[in-house]
Amino acid sequence: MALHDQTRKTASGDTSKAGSRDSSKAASGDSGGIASRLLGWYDAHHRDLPWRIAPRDVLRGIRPDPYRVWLSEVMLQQTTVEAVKSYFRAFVGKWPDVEALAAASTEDVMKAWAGLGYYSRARNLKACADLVARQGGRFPATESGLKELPGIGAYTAAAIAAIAFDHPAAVVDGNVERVVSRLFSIATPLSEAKAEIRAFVERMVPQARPGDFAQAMMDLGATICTPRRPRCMLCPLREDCSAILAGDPERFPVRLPKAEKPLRRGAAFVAVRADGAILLRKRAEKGLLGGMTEVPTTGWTARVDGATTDAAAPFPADWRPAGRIGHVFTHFALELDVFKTATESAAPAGHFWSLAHEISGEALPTVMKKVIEAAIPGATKKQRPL
DNA sequence: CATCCGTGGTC
DNA sequence: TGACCAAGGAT
Repeated sequence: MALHDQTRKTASGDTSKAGSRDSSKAASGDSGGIASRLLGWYDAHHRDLPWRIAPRDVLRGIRPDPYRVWLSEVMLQQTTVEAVKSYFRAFVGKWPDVEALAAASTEDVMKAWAGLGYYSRARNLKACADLVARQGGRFPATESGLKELPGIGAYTAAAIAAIAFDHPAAVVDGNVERVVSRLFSIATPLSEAKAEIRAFVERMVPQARPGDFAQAMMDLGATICTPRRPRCMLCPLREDCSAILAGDPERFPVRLPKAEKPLRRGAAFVAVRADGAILLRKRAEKGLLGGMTEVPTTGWTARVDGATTDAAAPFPADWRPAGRIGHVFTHFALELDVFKTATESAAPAGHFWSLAHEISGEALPTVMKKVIEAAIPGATKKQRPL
């Protein structure tokens, strides 16, 4: 494609030069200058993160462990840094390398992932570890090789290639989309602007320190060029930014209106034994909360009345109302009426009793922890009050 | 290409 | 306080 077709006016009023990314570094507002300014900012203001090698150490030739880069990038897919930190530490503590993770059971991986969301990531993580371990424990060093692995898409492949293997890959995530759409005042709605944004990033990526450049773009988006109320006065690229010149950085990126979330309802049943054990079952491997553990529930569109409750309970019992919980998923909201009963029955087919001290370690998604907490406060906490 | 897939923090 | 949205991938 012709690069000169992608030129844009910049904040400083000049026009980006057509040509390769290492050309024309002296001109104000050109892509090479942007990378230089960004890296200078990153050296001074980068975040210290458990999976990251500090830029001073990268410059000394220290490379991050591809296993840790991969693990962190998968965890960070659509997930905030703060939410990931404790999970990352727990995972590398339990499974310090890819061979250790490959030796773990999928069930243990799901349990360790519980609460982080998007549970297909955990299943793909384990499948990917198995493949890599079988190939000698080394991750592919190229984007195309990485992208063939389960759970690794365009973004993650580029991120691993750049951060772990120092390849000048174009790393485009939500942060980068926001930064670039503001830098160049891209008015195209985000869903249609992906290719255009990628083309800008490809021009900006420096041959030197591509991994730090990628992380710098993401740090900038996370700490300065934030979705709301960006801190433009602190931005190392404020002189390059077309959106600042236009006066309203928050206008970018342009997003299409979101679909409304329907409300689904259902009932959940918490059967508890005198010793504190709770009746659980495993969900189907695929689909919503795939492979995770749950208490028995009705379908999540069912009317909640006496007839539905009796028919859908795991067994007939003296089910007593124990409150209602709400939970919002990506594409629908859910309200579950919680019922509770005391019983000493054997577990019905497909169900099992989870002992009181084991409940906190089960692969329970957050919605199910809410259900259990509604019926038995403290039951899902690690230190359960007696 | 649209839809499905969680959760918690932010303002 | 509820709407927004985060280091996306699979189908």
